[in-house]
Amino acid sequence: MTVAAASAGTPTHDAADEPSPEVVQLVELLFFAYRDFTGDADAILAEYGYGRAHHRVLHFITRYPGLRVADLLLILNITKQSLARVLRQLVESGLVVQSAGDTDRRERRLHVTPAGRALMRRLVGAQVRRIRGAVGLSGNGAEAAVRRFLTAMIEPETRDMVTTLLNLPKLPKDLNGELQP
Amino acid sequence: MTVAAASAGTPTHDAADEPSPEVVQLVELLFFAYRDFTGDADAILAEYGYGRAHHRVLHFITRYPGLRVADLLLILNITKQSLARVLRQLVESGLVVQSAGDTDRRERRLHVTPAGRALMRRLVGAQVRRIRGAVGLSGNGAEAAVRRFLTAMIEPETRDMVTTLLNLPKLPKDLNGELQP
DNA sequence: CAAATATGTCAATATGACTGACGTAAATTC
DNA sequence: GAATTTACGTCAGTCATATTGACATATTTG
Repeated sequence: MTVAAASAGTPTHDAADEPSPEVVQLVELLFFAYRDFTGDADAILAEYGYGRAHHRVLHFITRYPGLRVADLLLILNITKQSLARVLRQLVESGLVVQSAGDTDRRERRLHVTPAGRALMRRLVGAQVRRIRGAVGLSGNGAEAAVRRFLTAMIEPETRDMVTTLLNLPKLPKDLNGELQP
Repeated sequence: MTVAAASAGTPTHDAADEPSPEVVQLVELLFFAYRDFTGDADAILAEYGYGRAHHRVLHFITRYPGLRVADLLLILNITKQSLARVLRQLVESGLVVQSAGDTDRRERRLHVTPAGRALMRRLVGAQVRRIRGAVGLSGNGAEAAVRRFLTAMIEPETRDMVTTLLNLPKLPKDLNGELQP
């Protein structure tokens, strides 16, 4: 039904890739929804002189206390040089503390401070408000459908890592070994 | 942690903003899903030496031929200086052409060239593949639910603009208040 | 004609990402 | 115990995308 509506003028190659209006709508909705979703946090972060990168780092350290630098690099998919500046700022402003690992003292286990938790509360508060409102507007069963959709949008190669990450309170072993004593 | 405090039954401040594990999962799924979604296009764009900004501009000019610069600024929510560089590159590479408006010759109506359409076909092809795959994995009725959710995630003030633009059904106004602070 | 509008442009700056190379401390292996 | 690997940091340079502010130009409108 949807593919049949493919445009009149352009030469078709692979019909499976031909855009239907419905799917193009989803592309655009994703753009606008994500733009406004991140906008919530951006506005708060701007008060502190932080950016989106600080938010991501703070988020995952809050969510997985004792995280190591290498874990963050894997999760965020960035280079250590990119992470370094952001992490240093967070440590210098007292939002994050580092401590040597128990068994391996080369590791820097990362933890948020009460000040970091306070900022995270504001940030997650805004995000939660928007998401809960949207779920409320989406009708019955929408939350489960959205969860499945977003999960399926993740690159298959990393999907298992992510789903494991989100289901467990701590990072899984196959990421980098045990996290917590 | 705040989650523990909330599930313990004693809301510390505003219970409506207290993060539940389910909603935090959605926050993280949005991050990973959007990252991989844009990754598809980023890889193609890199071949041409373009970035995500070029994609967005090309996308909306393709979708709405004859778009003006001012329209793009409203849609993308960026400054004209930011747009200028990207747009100039697209025009210089022959992906986009400008022409004076019919009634108002100050306007520059924007159109994609066949070369621009060719690039867009590749970009949208990758996006459509991922979205169709995800919709297929999400079960019956998921697409409609996702569409409503993403629409509801958009800032209420601009939601009508977007739904009009995308030719989508508008959400009921009386429920919009749930998104307000 | 004056004012408002649509757009462009010059200049300076910030953020967040990259590559490549090198350093250091601690753990592991030979 | 020396050599290697690992975890992490840092210096230096680059790039893409965004910002603000000021000014220019053409065109429409009052």
